[in-house]
Amino acid sequence: MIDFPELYNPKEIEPKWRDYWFESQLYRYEDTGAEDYVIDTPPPYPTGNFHIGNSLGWCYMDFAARYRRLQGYDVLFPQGWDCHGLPTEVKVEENNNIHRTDLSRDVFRKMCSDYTEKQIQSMKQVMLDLGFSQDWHYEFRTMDPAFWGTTQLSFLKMHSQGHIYRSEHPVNWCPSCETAIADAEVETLDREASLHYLTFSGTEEKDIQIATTRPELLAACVAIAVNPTDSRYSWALEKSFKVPLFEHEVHLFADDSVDPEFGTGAVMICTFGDKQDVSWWAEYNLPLRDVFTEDGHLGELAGDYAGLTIDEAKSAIVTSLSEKKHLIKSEKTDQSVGVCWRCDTPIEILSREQWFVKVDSKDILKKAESIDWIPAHMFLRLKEWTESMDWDWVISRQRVFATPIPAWFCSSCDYIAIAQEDELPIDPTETNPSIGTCPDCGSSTWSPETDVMDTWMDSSITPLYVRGWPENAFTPTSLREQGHDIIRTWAFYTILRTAAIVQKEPWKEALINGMVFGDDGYKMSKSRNNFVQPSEVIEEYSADAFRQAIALGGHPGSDIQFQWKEVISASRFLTKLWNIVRFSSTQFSTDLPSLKNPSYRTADLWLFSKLNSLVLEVSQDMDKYRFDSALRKLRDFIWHDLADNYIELVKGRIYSDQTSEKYAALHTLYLTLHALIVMLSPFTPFICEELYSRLPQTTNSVHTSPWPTNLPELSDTTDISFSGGLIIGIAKSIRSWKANSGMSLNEKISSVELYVPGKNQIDTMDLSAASNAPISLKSGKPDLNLVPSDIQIDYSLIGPIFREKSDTVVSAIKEMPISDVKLQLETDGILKLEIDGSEVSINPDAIKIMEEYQTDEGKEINVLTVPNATILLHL
RNA sequence: GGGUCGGUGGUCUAGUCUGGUUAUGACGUCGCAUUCACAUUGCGGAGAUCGCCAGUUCGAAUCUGGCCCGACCCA
Repeated sequence: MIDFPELYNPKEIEPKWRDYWFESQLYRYEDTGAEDYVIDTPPPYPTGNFHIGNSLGWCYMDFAARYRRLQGYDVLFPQGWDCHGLPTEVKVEENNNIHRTDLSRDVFRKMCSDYTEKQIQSMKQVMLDLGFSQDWHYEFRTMDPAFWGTTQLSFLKMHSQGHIYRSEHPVNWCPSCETAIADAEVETLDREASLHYLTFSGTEEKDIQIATTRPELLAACVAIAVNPTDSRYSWALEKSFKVPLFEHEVHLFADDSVDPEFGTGAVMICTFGDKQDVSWWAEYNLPLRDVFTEDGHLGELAGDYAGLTIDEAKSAIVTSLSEKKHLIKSEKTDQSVGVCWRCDTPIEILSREQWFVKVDSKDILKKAESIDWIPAHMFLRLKEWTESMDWDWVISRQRVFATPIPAWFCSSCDYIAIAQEDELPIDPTETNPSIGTCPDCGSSTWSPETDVMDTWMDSSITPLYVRGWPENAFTPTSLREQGHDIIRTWAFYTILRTAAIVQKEPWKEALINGMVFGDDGYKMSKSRNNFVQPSEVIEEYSADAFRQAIALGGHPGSDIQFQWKEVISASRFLTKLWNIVRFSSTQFSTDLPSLKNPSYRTADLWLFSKLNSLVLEVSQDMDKYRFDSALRKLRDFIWHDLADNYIELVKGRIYSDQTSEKYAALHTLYLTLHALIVMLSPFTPFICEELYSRLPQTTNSVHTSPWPTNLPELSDTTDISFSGGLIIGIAKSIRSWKANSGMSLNEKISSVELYVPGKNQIDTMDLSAASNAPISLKSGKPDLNLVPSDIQIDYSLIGPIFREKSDTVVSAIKEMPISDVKLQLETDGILKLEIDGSEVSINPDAIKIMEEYQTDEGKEINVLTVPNATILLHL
C-alpha cells in the first residue's frame, strides 16, 4: 500500500515542481554525445505581458522539447529577449516625463535597460508558471554587450562581403518617430480622403487638370503623367505646365502605370508621394525636390508654407488654390495610406543617406526551400513576400536604444571607418576608431555614426548566437517556432542573414503557429472583453489544464480559439487521471515493478497490445508536431481503454487475495501507467511529475525518463486483440445492460452463458468477476430463435463490378427476404440474382447478414448480441 | 485587386492529401443510475441538408470548376 492524497490539488503541486525544476536545473543542456535538438526560440519583445498568443508558440516549443528529451536527444531550449526598440524609448520618456535628447545617450540607454529588465522579470515568471522547460543558462538579452557585439560582428562580416552598403536612396520615414523604417514596418490603413481637382496652366497650349489627394506636395511636383492609350491627352505629350502657387514648370509624359480611370487620368509626380513616384523618378531621371522635413513639416522649398505641419499645409494650400481659382472641385475618395507600425503616423518617403542590406531574393528562396515548413503552405507566404521585395532593407535608425552602427566619418574627407573585429562591442559615440588617422587624408578627427541598427538586425541572428557563432562553426538549428504574422519579418530576415553570413539555412524545420482568438471567435481585445491572460487560467484551473486546451485548440498552423470549455474538460481529465493512479497506487507494493514472470491473463495482454499501438501512433504524431492528435489519443486511451474497460474488468482480480493473477493485473497497471505518464508528460508536466514520483521504484524526474519502448513483447497480437476485444466487448455490453436495467454494476446475476462461434477458449476469469456471475462457455448454438435482422452491403465490392447497375443490384438484394439470401449463401456459397433479364452473381463477401437471437416470452433470459458472441443472462 | 488558409450538430473540433453510402471527439442539453478509485463519475438519448451551385464517378464531407462568407498577409 502506498499513501496517496485523496484530492488532486494543482495549487500545491504546480508551484512545488516549478521551483524544484528551476533550482535543480533539470533542463540544462548537456552534450552527452547524442543527437542535438536545438530550438531557435523567439526572443519576445519585453512588453511585460506574456500573453496567450505568446503562450501558444511556447507551448508548442515546450511539447517538442520535452518529447525530444524523452526520446534521448540532447535538447537545447534557450530563451532570449529582444530588448531594443522604439516602444521602450517612448515608455521611458513617458514614465520619466523627459525627452531622450534631454539626457546623454549613455544615461538614456541605462534607463531603457533598467526598465526592460523589470519587464523581463514579469514575463519570465509567467513562463515558469506555465511549466516551460527552457535552459536558463542559455538566457540572453539583445541589449547585453555580448549580444549586440555579435550583432556588430555580423554587420562587419556582411559589410566586408559587400552585403551592406551606405547610400542615398528614398526611404520610408516616420515623421513622428523621426527615423527611417523598413518596408516590413509599414502597415496600410484604409481611410477616406479628399480628392482635389486642380488646374495646371499650359505654357505652350491648353491648361490641364489633374486630381490629387496630396496638394501639400505641389512644391515637390516634378512631372505630370498620363496613360499612353489615353487619347484625351495626346495633344499634351511633352508639353510643359506651370505648377499652381509655386509656378515652376513641369513636363508631361506617358506611362503605362497611370490609371486613366482615376481622377482626370492625369497625375502629378512628386518627390515623393508614394513608391510609384519613386520608380517614375528613377526611370525618367527626374529632379529631386525635397519638401518635407524629418519632423513632418514643410521645408524651404515650400516658400510661404514653410514651417507648417503637413496637415496644416494641406488645408492652407487648398484654401490658396481655391482663392487663386486653381481648384475646380473636391470630392471624397477611399485611399490606403502607409503608416508606421509603431505609432500609426502616415509615413513619408524621404531621400536620405542610410545603411542598407542587399536583398538577394533568389538566394533567400533557395535557402527557404530547403527548410521543412510546418504546415507546408507557410512557405508560400515567405515566397510571396520575398518575390515582392523591390527595395533593399534599410537598417539604420535615427534612435538611441539599439545596437550602435560601428562606424565613423572622417571630418575632412568622405572616408568612412568601420570598426575592427577586436574592437567589438563598441559604441562609436564614446570611442574613436582604433585606426587613428584617416587612411585617405590623414585627418585624426572623426565624427561618430549616431544612427543605430534596426532591431531586426539583432533578432535575425538568434540561430547564429545560440549555436555559438563565430567560435563554433554553424550548423542549422533543429527548430524555429514562430507565428505566421511575422514570416515577412523575423523568418525572412533570419534566412537572409544566415544565408549571407554562413551560407546556410538557419533551421531544419520551421513550425508556424496561428493566432489565438477569444472565446467569442474574435481577436482578443480589451474593448471586446474577450481578453484572457494565462495567469487567470492557472489561477482558476491549472497550468496543466491550460496547456491541454492550447494543444487541443487545433492542429499547429491553424488559428485557434481559446475556449474555457476546453480548459474545463482538461481539468476534469486531470482529476480522472489522478483518481486512476490513486486507485492503482494504493494497491501497489514497492516491489511490484520487479515481479518475475507475471501470470498475465488475456485482458492484460490486450491492454499491452493496445498500448504498443498507442506508443507508435503518439510517436508519429509528435514527430509531425500533431500535438492535438497525440494528446487526444492519450486522453482517449486513459479514460476509455484503461479506466472504463481495463480497470473495470480486472477489479475482481485486484480485490482478490494474494493470487498470482492479482499481481499480474497490478503489474500490467504499473507498466501501463508508467508508460502513459511518460508520454503525457510533455503536455501536463506538473501532474505527471507528481504522479511519477508516487509510483514505486521511480527515482529520477519523469522528464528525464526514456520514452516507452520496452513493454512486454506479444507473440500473437492479432489473436490477443481479437480475444481481448471480445472480452472487453462482452463486459461492456453487460455493464451497459445493467445500467439500463436500473441495476447497480456489481449486482449479482445467477448465470451467464456465452456462445462464441468457432472459439471456445476465451478467458472468462475477469468477465465473471466483472459481471458478478458464474460464466459458462458453451459450444454450439443457443437454443433460441435466431432471426436475421439486417443485411449490410459492402459497396466497395459491389460498386467497381456493377458500376451504374450497382443501385439496381443493391435494391434487388434488399427486396429479397433476408432468410432467402441467407439460405442461398449457405447452400450455394454465392448469391445469384436476375437483373434486367440476365443472371448476375454476387460475391458473398459483399453481403453481411446480421442476426439476433430472440428472447422467448416468459423466460427469465436476456440475450445480448455483440460482434462474435452471444450472451445469455439468467437472472 | 493579389496570395494563403478556412467554412462539418447550439458552440468548438477531427476526418479531406489516399472517394465506399451508418461523420470523430469535446462542451452544452435531456433522461436514468450514488455503500463501487472517480458525480470533476457511469450508462443512455436528442441534436449535422459536412457554406452554396454545377461537374467527374456506380458512389463525393473528401476530387474538379464556379460562387458566397470569414481570417491572415500583401497591394
